[in-house]
Amino acid sequence: MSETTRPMRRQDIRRENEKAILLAAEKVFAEAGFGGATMQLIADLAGLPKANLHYYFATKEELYRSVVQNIFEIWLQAANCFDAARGPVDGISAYIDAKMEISRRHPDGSKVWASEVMHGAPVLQDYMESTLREWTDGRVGIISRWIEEGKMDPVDPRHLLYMLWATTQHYADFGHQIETLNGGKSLSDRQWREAKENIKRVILTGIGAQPA
Amino acid sequence: MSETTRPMRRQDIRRENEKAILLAAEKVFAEAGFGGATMQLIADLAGLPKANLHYYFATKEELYRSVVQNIFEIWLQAANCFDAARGPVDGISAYIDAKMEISRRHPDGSKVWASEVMHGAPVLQDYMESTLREWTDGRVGIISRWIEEGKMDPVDPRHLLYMLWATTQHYADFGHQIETLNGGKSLSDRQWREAKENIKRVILTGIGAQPA
DNA sequence: TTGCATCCTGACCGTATGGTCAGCTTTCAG
DNA sequence: CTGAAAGCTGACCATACGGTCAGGATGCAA
Repeated sequence: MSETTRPMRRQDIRRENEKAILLAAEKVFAEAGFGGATMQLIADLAGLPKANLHYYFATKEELYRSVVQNIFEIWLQAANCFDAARGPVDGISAYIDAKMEISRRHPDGSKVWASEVMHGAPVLQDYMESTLREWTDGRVGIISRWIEEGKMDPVDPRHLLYMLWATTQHYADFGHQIETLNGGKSLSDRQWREAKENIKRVILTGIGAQPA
Repeated sequence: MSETTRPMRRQDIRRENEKAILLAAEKVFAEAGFGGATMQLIADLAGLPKANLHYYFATKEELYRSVVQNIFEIWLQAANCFDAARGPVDGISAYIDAKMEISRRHPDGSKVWASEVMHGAPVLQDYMESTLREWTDGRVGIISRWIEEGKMDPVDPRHLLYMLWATTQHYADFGHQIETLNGGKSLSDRQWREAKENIKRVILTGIGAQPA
């Protein structure tokens, strides 16, 4: 089976194990929350003995912190879509696409992030007060300029951002509810596309930035 | 201090203690999640010895279930706003107002609900498959009729509902993030009003149901 | 007043969990 | 080839947690 040659250099071992642990941890933290997650469960899912987890991540908190920071990185990457854009139609469309893709591809990460924020961001508080705040202020500036330039209606930029975050993140965090209401089946490719289109259309129309 | 006459009839005792416990539990479950919450913490917050909690609620699961069901009741009540409405402007406006009021007045409840759904709705699964599904199907019907009658653009009713849930719930679940971005202060009356107005305006405009 | 049901609680218990550690195996530079 | 560093792990520990229970206090109907 997987008993092919396994020389494996030290570096590779470290990288692969950390990756496996982080992936397992993300899933378990997402499903059970920080308090409900156990190192044993994560270890089992990662296919490693529990003691080995503590070799790579000294404490549960440290492991959790790594998971959360990973998500934050992904989150920030998607945020760049805004910058390259010439106007609200391009920028917001791209941002919605990117965030919906995250909701679809990294639902566990999204849930961990949501959980972290809901519990008062014990780990990410400093990031939120620095990186997130700066990013937000920057985008508020961009949106304000679009408004000044008459490219969209005068909508409060912050509430618009919250709306974008909320609507896109919802498909990950409340994915179970959506699935249940979808007859117990996860959304198809087509349904995901429709979701994106609907969100884009309603919001872009709603802020007076006609898509066509 | 509170050592005024305390005859307290049995009925009252029971009612008041259950109320205090449920309130404390809601807060602790919201802040720490099910797994992170401890009966001791809830007991302390409710001002009762831990053993007394188990007199009223046999297990942690039972207490949690009660909390979650309470939220669901409130949630369903707000849902009625839809029925009395003549068209999308009235209906959706009222619904947004109601749900934003819940986010503001019961943030803990909202968080517990979100947490429950995020973790796969272990307690509420049956409710979601019956009550919630029925409610949703009903509202989908109403919205579809509005579309047929030309009162709004042809937007997928389900995705519209998700959008309403997402945007309003966001102000509770991600309240901490919003506060942080608001300079660490909770939203003022005015800001809450602006939030509501923004959401209503964008969505109602976005679906082609002009507010004026 | 009496008897009983309800209410209350300190002390206790079994278990699960995060974390430790001594000692093993494997990689790899020199 | 060799030794040291990195990687690995079964067995173990202390603690915290959910839950129990015997027995005391209190409201209340008769």
